[in-house]
Parts: sequence; C-alpha cells; structure tokens
Amino acid sequence: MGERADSKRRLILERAREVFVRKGYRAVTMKDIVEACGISRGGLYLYYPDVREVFIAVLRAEQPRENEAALQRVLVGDASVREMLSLYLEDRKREVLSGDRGLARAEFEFFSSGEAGQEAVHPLRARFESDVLAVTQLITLGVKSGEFVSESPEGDARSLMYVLEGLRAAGQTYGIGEAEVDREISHMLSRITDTNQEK
Amino acid sequence: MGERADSKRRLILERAREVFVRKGYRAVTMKDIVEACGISRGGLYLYYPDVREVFIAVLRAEQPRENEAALQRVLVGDASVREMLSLYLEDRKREVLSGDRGLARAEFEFFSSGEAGQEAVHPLRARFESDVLAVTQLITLGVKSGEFVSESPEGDARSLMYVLEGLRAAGQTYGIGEAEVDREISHMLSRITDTNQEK
Amino acid sequence: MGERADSKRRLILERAREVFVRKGYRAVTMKDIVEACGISRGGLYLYYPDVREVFIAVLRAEQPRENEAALQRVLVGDASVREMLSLYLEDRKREVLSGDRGLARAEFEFFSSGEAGQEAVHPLRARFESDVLAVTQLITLGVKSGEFVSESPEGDARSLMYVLEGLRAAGQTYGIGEAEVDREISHMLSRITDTNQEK
Amino acid sequence: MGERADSKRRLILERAREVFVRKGYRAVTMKDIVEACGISRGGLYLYYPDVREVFIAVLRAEQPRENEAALQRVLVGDASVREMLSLYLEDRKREVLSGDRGLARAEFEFFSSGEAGQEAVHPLRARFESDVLAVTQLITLGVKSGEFVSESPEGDARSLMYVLEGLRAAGQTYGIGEAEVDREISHMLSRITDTNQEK
DNA sequence: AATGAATGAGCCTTCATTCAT
DNA sequence: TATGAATGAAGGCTCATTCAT
Repeated sequence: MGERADSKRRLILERAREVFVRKGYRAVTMKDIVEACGISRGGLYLYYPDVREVFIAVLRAEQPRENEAALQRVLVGDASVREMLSLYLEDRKREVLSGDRGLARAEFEFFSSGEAGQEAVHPLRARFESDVLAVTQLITLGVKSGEFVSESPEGDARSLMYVLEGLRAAGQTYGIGEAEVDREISHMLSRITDTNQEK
Repeated sequence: MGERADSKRRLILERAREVFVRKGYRAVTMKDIVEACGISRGGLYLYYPDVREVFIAVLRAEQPRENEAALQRVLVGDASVREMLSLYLEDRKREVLSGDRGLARAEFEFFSSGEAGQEAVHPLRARFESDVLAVTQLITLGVKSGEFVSESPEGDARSLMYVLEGLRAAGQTYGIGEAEVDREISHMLSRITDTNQEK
Repeated sequence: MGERADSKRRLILERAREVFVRKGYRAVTMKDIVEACGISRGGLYLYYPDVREVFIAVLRAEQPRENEAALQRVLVGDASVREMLSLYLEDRKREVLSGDRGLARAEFEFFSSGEAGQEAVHPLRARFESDVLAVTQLITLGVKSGEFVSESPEGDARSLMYVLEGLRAAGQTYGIGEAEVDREISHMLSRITDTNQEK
Repeated sequence: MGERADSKRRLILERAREVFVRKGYRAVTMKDIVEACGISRGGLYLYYPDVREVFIAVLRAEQPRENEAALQRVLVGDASVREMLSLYLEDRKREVLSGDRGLARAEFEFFSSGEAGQEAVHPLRARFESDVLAVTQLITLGVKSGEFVSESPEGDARSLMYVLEGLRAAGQTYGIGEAEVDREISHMLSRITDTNQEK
C-alpha cells in the first residue's frame, strides 16, 4: 500500500518536476505529466486531482532539498568565512546565469497567477529566510574574525539577498550577463568589507 | 483606410492591455481580447494573427508611456533631491505592495515562457536602465548638493534598483509587508546618506 | 442572423427531440445530439451549453404542439359527443400501448431526476390540465345531450385522466395489454354511461 | 463459503438498495455501490458483473417485503372493512405525497430504459396484482357486510389502483397536492359507497 | 475470496482559426 | 473591411473493468 503508492508518488513527482522545469507552470497539462510518467491518464488522477496539486506536491518535496542546501552549502568546509561567502555567491551566480532556473520559473508563474492558495506559500519564503539566516551567520562570523565590517549583519544579509533576488528576476525576464552579476555582487560585498582588505 | 485602421489598432491595444493587466499573459485567449474589444473574431485576426502579436504590439505602445515616466516622474518639481528620491521610492513601494503591477506580470510570463523571440526583448530592460539612469542622476545631484554620499552613484543606484526588483519579485511570490519594504529601502538609503558610513 | 440561427435552432431541437424520444433523458449525451444533427461538437455548444438546456428548449417547442392537440383533437368534427370521447380515448390507448410514448419517458426521467429546476415544470401539468378540461367539456356536453350521466363532470373527467395516467405508467414499467386497457376504459365509461348507475 | 458469500450478498443488496433509492437507476455507478458497501471494486465484481445485475437482485430481494406488505397491511386488525380500506389508502396517499418513493423511481427508470430484459419484469406487476387482489377482497367483504356497493369488485378495485398509479406518476413528475389526492380518492370511493352511507 | 492499483475508452468543454457573406 | 457561424483539435475528467498480489 504505502510502499507501492509512495514509490509511485515519488516517480510522478520526479517526472513532473522535470516537466515543470521545462515548461513552467501554466503551460503544463495533466496530459504532459501523464506522458512524462509513462502512466495512464486515470492512473495520474489516482494520485493527484489536477496540475495544481501535483505542483504543490512537487514544491513540498523540494523543501528538504532546499533546507539542507542553504546552511550546509555554506557552512561546511574549513574555508575562511570570506571564501565560504564567495562559494555561496558563486552558487547563486550560476543559478542566476544558467537558463536552468530549476523550478524558479514555474514557481513564479504559479504564485503570480493567483492559483496558489495559502498552503503552498511557505516553501519559498522558508527558503528565502533560511538563506538570509545562513548569510547573516556568515557575516556575523566574519565580523568576529575581522574579515567583515557590518553594523547590522542581518540587514546587510537581507539586502544582499534581495539584490540576488532582483538579479534572478532580471535574469529571468530580460536576461543578464555575467559581468553585471559580478559587478552587483562586488558592489554589495564592498559594503561589508573592510576597505583595506579590498586588494 | 490608414486612418480608420490605425484607430482600430489603437482601440484593440488599449482594450487588450487591460486584459493583460488583469490576466497576465498565458491565460489570455484571442476570445478574451475579442470580447474586451467588442469586435468580431474575424475582425481581430485582420489586425493580429495571435495573442503573441497583440502582446508585442501592446508592449511597443507601452514604451513611450514608460520612457516619459521614469525621469519625469523623478526630476519634476522643485523639491529637494532627497525629497525627489523619496517620492520615487514611494511610487515603487506602492507598486511592490499593491497587486497592481500593471503589465509587469504579463511581461514576466511572456518573457519567461520562451514565447518572446528576440524582437520584443527590450522594453523591460529599457525601463530598468532608464530608471537606473534617473536614480543615478539623482544621486549625483545629491552628492553635489551634499545631501548624499556616494563613491559610485551608478553602482549605488543599480544596487538600489536590484533590491527593488527583488522586493517586487518577493512580493509577487510569497508576499511582503510594508514594514519589510520600508526596512529595505531605509537600509539601502542609509548607505548613501549616513556621513559616517564610508569611514 | 436571427434567420439562420433560428433555423439552426429548429434543426437541433428537431433532431434532439428524436434522440430524447429514443433514449430518454439521462442516457443522452451532447455527443448523441451532435451526431444526430450532423453538426460539429463546438457547433452545438454555440446554441446550447448542455443537454439540460437542449431538453428544456425541446420541451418549450413541444408546448404549441400539445396545446393545439388537446381540445382540437377532441372537439373537432361533427361526430356525436360519445364518438368524440371514443376518438380521444382511442388516441390515448394507442399512446399507452405503443412503446412510442413520445417525449413522455424523457420528461419523466428529467423531472424525476431533480435536474429540472423551476423553469420547466409547467408543460406536463399544463398538458394534463388541458386534457382534463377538454374531457370535462365533453362530458358536460354529453350530459346536456343526454348521452352521459354525471353529477360531477370534472370529477369524472379527472378520475378518467388519472386512470389513463396510471395505465400509461403501468405500460411503461411492466407492460400492459390491449385487453386490459380496453377493460379499464370501459369500466370508467360505464360510470357515466349506464343510466342505472346512480340509482 | 456459501454462508459467508450469502451474508456478503445481503450486505451488498442492502447498501445498494439505499443507493438506488437515493439516486434512481441510471445515475448509479458501480463506484457508488462499491463505496456504499465499503468493499473493494474487485470484491463487488466477484458477486455482480454490473449495475443492472445488482439492481435485479435488489428487486428480487424486494418481493418478500412487498408481498407480505399488501394483504397483511390491509387485512390485519379487527377494524371495519371501511376502516381497513381507509388505512390502506392512507398508506398509499403518504407514498404518493412523500418524495420517498422507495425504489419506485429507480424501478421506473430501469424499466423504462429498455435495460430490463424479461427476467425482471415480474416484481412490479406482481406487486400491483397483489394489491388489486387485496382491495378486491376488501370490497367483496364490504359488499357482503353492506358497507360497499359494487357490481364488479375487481373492476372497481382495479380502477382504484390505476387511479393511485396515476396519482403516483403525477406526483413524481409535476407534483401533486394533498387536496388533489384526497379529492381523487373520495371520488373513487363514492362510487362503491352506498349513497345512504355517505353521511 | 478479496483487494485496489492501473488502464483506457468515452464524454465534456473550450478555443484558435477559417470562411462564406 | 468586417462579421460571426462553424469546425475540430486538445485537454480535462470519470468510470467500468481487469489483474497481479
């Protein structure tokens, strides 16, 4: 029961995820998902009543992936704080630049189309806040070690995150070049970097 | 002929614009547009072959409106530079908080859905750059008048714009409160206002 | 416009009527109607949004046919009152015995399935009352001419009608033979015919 | 085996009966029955191959219930013949007026939809004839006791039954009020009631 | 015997698009 | 130019029915 059904659910979510990554949210039909899963029309309806529910399930399944990502991605390793932040930002930069925005586009379409009820609102904000927290901690560590200068680590972290968010949005709409991303990141970093470290 | 056709085109674009504002891009059908315009199905096809072309035309018609907007919106008046920036930011804040993003949502859906060829890529970027320019000029003015402190007016303007972009994106997805918008804007402004900042 | 649309509507109702006669109400699909009309799927939806509406329209179109029927069917001719009543009863008898109950079955399914709102409730009762009235008048005439004996023409007419209704119902469910119909009709008639009855 | 199977069959028929009472015949799906029984899809198919067979089985199980009903309901008690007939008619009146027609609606749909083969035709006719018989006996008794006047007890019984059938049919389609039912019953009764008893 | 996951046929409904007028 | 009736493809959804376990 649970066994089989669970693995089927996993299969569906996995394949559906690929579809959402490829086509966004609005353009996805039950038929698309059915075909991606290699199951029958009725078979899919056995698990999810419509595209919306599939997407919400995909979002939910995404959370673990994300949660683990944020802090772990940043804090692991014996690198210096500066290097850790750089690594994190490299990651985000790649995300911004690559067409592979993962679910980002689908999420955006989903949330901006009013189909999102309340249930599905959390994951994205959770991810954002989790990243803010991670970066805040990094900056705090950096301030202690003398690598960074910040009167408000959380404020600076949050601004940085919003800039990244803005870069992502810009990248998704009108496209953005590596140079511009680098420039923005440098500019934001320069604010929390002791002027004497900057070379 | 040209006369008549032009005014018909204008009518279509005007009504279609309202539809796009209301429903975004993907959800809009030729039928929606036809009904909004009060013309016949065939009549619409006489001017535009599909939704995409209507939208592109709407975008093009939008540009003048935008271009005029940015600088004018900011530089008009005999207020102090500081007040002018505040006014502009108030504007953007309202935009972020209200669901009414004008064509923004439709544009986003359009550009992020791969349906945009090359032809129409400009408008959003153009608007962004136009705003960057306006704010850069404001900051430069402010530096001259001693109201602002900035080593790189354009860099600071751009960062500010990206934060606004990020706030908008966040607002569109998981929602955002006035307090948070205020906090972000204040934080960014404090960089170019606080005399002690850079030293 | 009206011209063309009206004739199309008439075509649809005519063909749909045949379908309802053949299959009743519940079993009829939009597809059935579409095929019976020889038009396209979308074409039907242009005129009626679902089976229910088609049926209601069929019912409405039926009324004139019916109204004209009742009295006319009975009172026309220069036959004696007795003969006129006999003719009418022959008619009903044929109706009871033949499987061809016209729309009766469909109407029954429609009204007994709760899908009938208020709008369409009238036709069946209207027809019944119209028939009651006709028969009442006949009996009254007969009493005057000395052919019939009745203390309450309307009461007798109504009872007769209910018996016919019962015969029809019986015929529709478990079937009924000509002999039984004849027997019932005779029995009811004997009440208003036999001079010795009431004494 | 037989044991277990029989009780399972009984369970199914019991629950299925409720479904048919509620939804009629045509609207009932195997799924409805499965859910009402709380058994598995496959489980139901083990006993009945389709809705039709379930319904026929329900009908068959209904007969005992009915047969016992008619005569018993009427002849039991030490009331006068007149009172016994009144009781029976009260019963029927309630049946006509209440929306709760038991299986009547489903039966009607079943028989009038051509899905009834020959096998299942009996129950309804059997019930009708059984009622005719009971009322015939009552009238005969009444004639003997001087309470009723009838030249043909069976003929009068049968007419009365058809009127009841007609009332039921009318009630099911266009609705009928208590006054009208009373009026009809009185009218029919007045025929077999000695004029001098009518006060 | 019993289960319930899976299948696929069938009907519903909406639109983009065409075309005769 | 303009109309809007008509078409048919596309996708949604529900069940009857089967079958491996």
